[in-house]
Amino acid sequence: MNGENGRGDSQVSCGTKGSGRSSEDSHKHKDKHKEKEHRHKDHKKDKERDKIKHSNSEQKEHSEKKHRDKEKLKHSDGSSDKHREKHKDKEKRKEDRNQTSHSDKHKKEKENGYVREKSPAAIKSEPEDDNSFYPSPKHNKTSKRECDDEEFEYKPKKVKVEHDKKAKKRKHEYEEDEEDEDVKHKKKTKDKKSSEGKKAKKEEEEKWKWWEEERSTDGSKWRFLEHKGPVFAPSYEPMPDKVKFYYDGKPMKLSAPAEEVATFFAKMLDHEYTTKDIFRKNFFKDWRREMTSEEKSKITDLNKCDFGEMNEYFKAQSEARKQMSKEEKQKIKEENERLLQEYGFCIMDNHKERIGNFRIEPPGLFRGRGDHPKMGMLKRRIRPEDIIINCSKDSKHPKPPPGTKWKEIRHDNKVTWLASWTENIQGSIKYIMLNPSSRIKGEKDWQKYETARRLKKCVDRIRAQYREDWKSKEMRIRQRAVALYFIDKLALRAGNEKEEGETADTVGCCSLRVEHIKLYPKLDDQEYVVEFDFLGKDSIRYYNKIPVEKRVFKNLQLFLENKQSEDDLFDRLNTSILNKHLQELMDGLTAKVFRTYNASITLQQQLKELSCSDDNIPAKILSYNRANRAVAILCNHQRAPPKTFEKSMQNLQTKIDEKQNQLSAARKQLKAAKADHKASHDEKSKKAVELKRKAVQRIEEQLMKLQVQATDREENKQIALGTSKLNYLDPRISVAWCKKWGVPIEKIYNKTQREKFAWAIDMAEKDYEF
DNA sequence: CCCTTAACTTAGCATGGTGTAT
DNA sequence: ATACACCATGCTAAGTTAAGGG
Repeated sequence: MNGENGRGDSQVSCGTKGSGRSSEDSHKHKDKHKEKEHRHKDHKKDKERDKIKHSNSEQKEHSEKKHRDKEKLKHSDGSSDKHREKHKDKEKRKEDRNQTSHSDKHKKEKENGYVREKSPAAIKSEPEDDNSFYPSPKHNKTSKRECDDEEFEYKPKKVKVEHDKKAKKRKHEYEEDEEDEDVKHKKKTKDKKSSEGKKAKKEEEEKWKWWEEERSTDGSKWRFLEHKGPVFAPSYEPMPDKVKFYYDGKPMKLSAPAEEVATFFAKMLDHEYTTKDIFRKNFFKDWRREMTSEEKSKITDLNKCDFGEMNEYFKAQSEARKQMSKEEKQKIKEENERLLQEYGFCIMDNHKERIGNFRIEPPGLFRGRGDHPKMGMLKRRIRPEDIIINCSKDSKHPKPPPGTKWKEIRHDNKVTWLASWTENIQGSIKYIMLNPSSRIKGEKDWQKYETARRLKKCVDRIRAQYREDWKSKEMRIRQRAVALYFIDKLALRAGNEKEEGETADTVGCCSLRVEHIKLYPKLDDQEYVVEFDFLGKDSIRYYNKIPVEKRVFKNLQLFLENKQSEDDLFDRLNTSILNKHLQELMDGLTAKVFRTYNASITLQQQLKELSCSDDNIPAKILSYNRANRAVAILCNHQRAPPKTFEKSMQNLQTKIDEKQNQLSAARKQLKAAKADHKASHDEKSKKAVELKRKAVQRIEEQLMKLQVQATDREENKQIALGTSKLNYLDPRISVAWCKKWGVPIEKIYNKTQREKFAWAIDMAEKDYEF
């Protein structure tokens, strides 16, 4: 069923990253990413690619007719100033009108293909309502449209029962919450009896199936919210006097504020960050700001600063921490647990929910990723006065630490955060929000996958359209169409514009520059190859060579005309334009939905392809990991090879060799036993043969397991599976797969992941189709 | 509009606890 | 019991997107 919608995996083969420096010249920022370099090992990748590569066939190109209107498409002049071009677009709007016949057609398609006709069935058009996918018993009972079942996997009976139970429970809890909270808390933490009660309640909470409840439709995120506020970073503890800081070779006692900032630097001394010019410059500037005027006049050169002793001190400290006795460690653990119990949860709409990050980020030196212009700047300490608290009016408001106040307390139930503050490096806002296992996050996650599944239903239509748009007379339409093709085929990110000089220079699809692609009319045995080489999110390099359709290729050539290498490839496109267009194609469609969709559909396809019924469990898991890996490659989820990789690989190999020896020994014994049996034909020897046979079998299995493990690890060397598992793969696919093949879910999801995906684990059956 | 910003998701890395082998 | 590898977890940076305001 999904087959026709998938794209024959062509995208899977594309995520390969190439080797190191070859294409570096095209990189403005080449030298700055040394630390990432080691990732770009390719023979490994080639192997990987071969494994999951499939016919990379594009549909046959129709012979491209010469477009007579090429003139129109030409860049007006050498300029690539986006804004100027944009004005031209405005002028062109008249032309757009011509296009309306075009877009009208699309609208109609839209109605037929996906947006159901509203009038006939008198059913509220669900896809237009974002909340529509939530099970609504009424609907499902009366309206039996295919899509309902498909979208909801709805099991009316079960839900009904649960609902009733739920209702009772909710009432119960509600009554409980009516009690004086204060009294309750005290009671619970004090005596044992009530702590049991607490446990019971907790268990109840853990079973809460929010996914079987209806969701609010008015845009509010909650009705009641109570929490204790954030936990602040521990205050600064001055250095012992014996630990000295030296300036120009002479010991110097620093004022507390200056000393604190100095310790941040001292702690990082053996990180290569501290050798970078920008880092040092930024640090020094910010550090001086914390100094007394006296210090400021003395300390004028960072190179004359010696943080060595401080650095040693911290190393000793962490060593001491490791050496702590069990009891001490236990004590710390308990303290952490207490903090978690007190501050790690909130009450949201009658349920106790886990908070994601209840600790405020401690001060320190900012470490951006990649080549960040602000690296080394001081991330200042956050005080209560910086914090905005969000909670219910009728809740017990969190108390600020004695002698302080909050910046503000607000009661905004249109947002999900409990507290926020503005960070001083980028001026962006940081939030305290709930854990992924919470209702509020889970619903959103579920919704994300439902949107992706809706895309599945209309992706053919959308693809047909962008292919059509490659021929448009309008430059902006063509650019949009080619960009969308990349986003779809290569799972590129949208690519917002970024303020230059404020962040690392990274790009996504819409912000690709001329320097990031190379065109090869012919490369080896392939035609129309595009080579991508750019730094994406987190300054992770994306390197890929892929053959594209001729028309795309020609368009790219056109886009490149008269441009400099630092000019935008899609000078008439940005994420806002693209997303507006996507919104018109499907309700809720944005660029990132393609990533979710393609990731999930790829997993499903790969699982189908790779799973083999007579595999044992480890082999099945290997298949799963391979499917997962295909997605990670598609999404370019890389990691630095683990530091201990080589060594642990060696260890594993040793184990394998040992096993092999064991095996041949066991085989010999088996042979001997057989011979023995042949000679004597007695019961005893027969039993011995059986015994030996079993032993051989067991060892074979163990060997197999080890080999599988080795393969898996090798293939995973620089690929991170976690990100896609956590963010892109509809968990119901995995759950269904586990059920189908009898693989315990614990083999696929760890505890945290099971908590996050509880909804999927509960609702997906073995026949679930994404 | 067009730009800014709030809100929320996605991302890789450090680290420290845990489980396993010795 | 100890050492060590591994993995879960926390952390926080860096994206995307929609909405709001000038």
